[in-house]
Amino acid sequence: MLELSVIREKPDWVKERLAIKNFPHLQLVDEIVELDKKRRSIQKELDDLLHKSKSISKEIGELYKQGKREEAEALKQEPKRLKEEINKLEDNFDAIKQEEFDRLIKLPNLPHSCVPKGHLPEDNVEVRSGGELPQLSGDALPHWELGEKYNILDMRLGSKLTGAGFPVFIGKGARLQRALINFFLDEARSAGYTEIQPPHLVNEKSAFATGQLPDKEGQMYHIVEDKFFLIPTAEVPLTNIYRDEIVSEADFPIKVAGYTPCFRREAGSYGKDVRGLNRVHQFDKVEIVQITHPDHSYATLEEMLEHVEGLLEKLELPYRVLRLCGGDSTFASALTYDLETYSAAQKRWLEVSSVSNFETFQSNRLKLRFRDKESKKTRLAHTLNGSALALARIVATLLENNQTPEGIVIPWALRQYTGFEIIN
RNA sequence: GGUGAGGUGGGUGAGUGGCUGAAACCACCAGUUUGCUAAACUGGCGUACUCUAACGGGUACCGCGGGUUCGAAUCCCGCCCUCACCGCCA
Repeated sequence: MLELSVIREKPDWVKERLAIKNFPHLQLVDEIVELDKKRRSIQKELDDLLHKSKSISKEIGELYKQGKREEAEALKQEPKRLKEEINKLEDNFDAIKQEEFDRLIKLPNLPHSCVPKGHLPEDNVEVRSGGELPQLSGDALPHWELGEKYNILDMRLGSKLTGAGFPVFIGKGARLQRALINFFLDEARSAGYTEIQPPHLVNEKSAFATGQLPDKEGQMYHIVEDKFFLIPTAEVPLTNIYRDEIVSEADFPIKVAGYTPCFRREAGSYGKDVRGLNRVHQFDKVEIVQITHPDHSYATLEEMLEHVEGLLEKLELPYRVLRLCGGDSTFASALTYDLETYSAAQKRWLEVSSVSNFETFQSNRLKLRFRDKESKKTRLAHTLNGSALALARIVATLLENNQTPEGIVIPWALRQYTGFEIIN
């Protein structure tokens, strides 16, 4: 959620920035400015009335104490009359506040100044790349066929148990998953993150605070009976740990990491994009989250990006780093880097990580603040997160790129975790 | 799931209708004292919205939401959560 003060002070600039994200409803900004003005004038009026009513009540109390019953009784009429006025004004105030809020939550975050305009994946900027694209022979198999061939991945079984898009990993496939999770968690710990095991279901407040609600409601699985949501990413519980907190500046940077399965409905996806592990309803992911001082968040973003790149290098996977254009970056982020690996049998890039700085967009909803040393006032902290890494697609790339006539070769860094060197 | 007790500021905890945005203590911050540290003493110390050029005001908030009343932390209703015991149970 954007900060009201920014909209109030620089509405034109806000609109300019929103245009880069191709946000079509720029009139919302003007409407908010108007509503805000109205809201504040009503609040002044309301506060004055409340003040009047309150002081009369105090007076009545005084009179009773002095034994002046009749005078007290006589005074009771005035606050009673004021109350009607106050109630009306309050209704009005609440309605306007609600209208303002409804508009405010529709505005996406403002993109950072380096975010390119655009709305197509082609408009994303390749920042750098790493690793060598593997040369596979013509009869190289896509990962879903490899999964079947070596009996390590069964999509059809998942359909039987649950539905399409719920993979089942078997034998060395399952062990590979577990190895990757452990590897990623160990790497995160070495990088200074505290490991957390959060709940996999969250309540509405949490889903709202990180921006999943109301924007992406349709993308989450919903437990209707208890009003819980299955998490689409560990970002939600990990960041919400700090909801309604005023942290100490000395605690920065706060670094937490956690492994969770992620559940996504992926409504509207179809075709070859969703084959095998390319797009599934449940996948495993290790997420890293940092909470920092606003002055340092962009340095932190680079640090997190480097961490994820390091993982891909250790896994010997070819990758590229994209700076997302305005139209392609998410609702809540100010700047996002996507990392993609090249899946050589499919001959396509797969997104395996997304590293974002949300600046104060999430913390404003979270009410996550810190006390500024100099001004002694509370300020919103910056939140960041990144996948480090998302498993399903990593596995897809790994299987495809490392296939040999003898079997699928496990990268060196993973062997101490898998306990085997080859899947055959 | 059942029954009972309870939810007050960073912490402990007082407060059953007005003088309570909230005692006291602890923690914390600033200062005095001190060779240093400690102790002692003095002062300060919630959040949000809002008015003001500023000084300084106003309003709301005692788990959340409603109600009664001139007036609610305090009374009433609903919900949430915590603890204890019982039941069930990986």
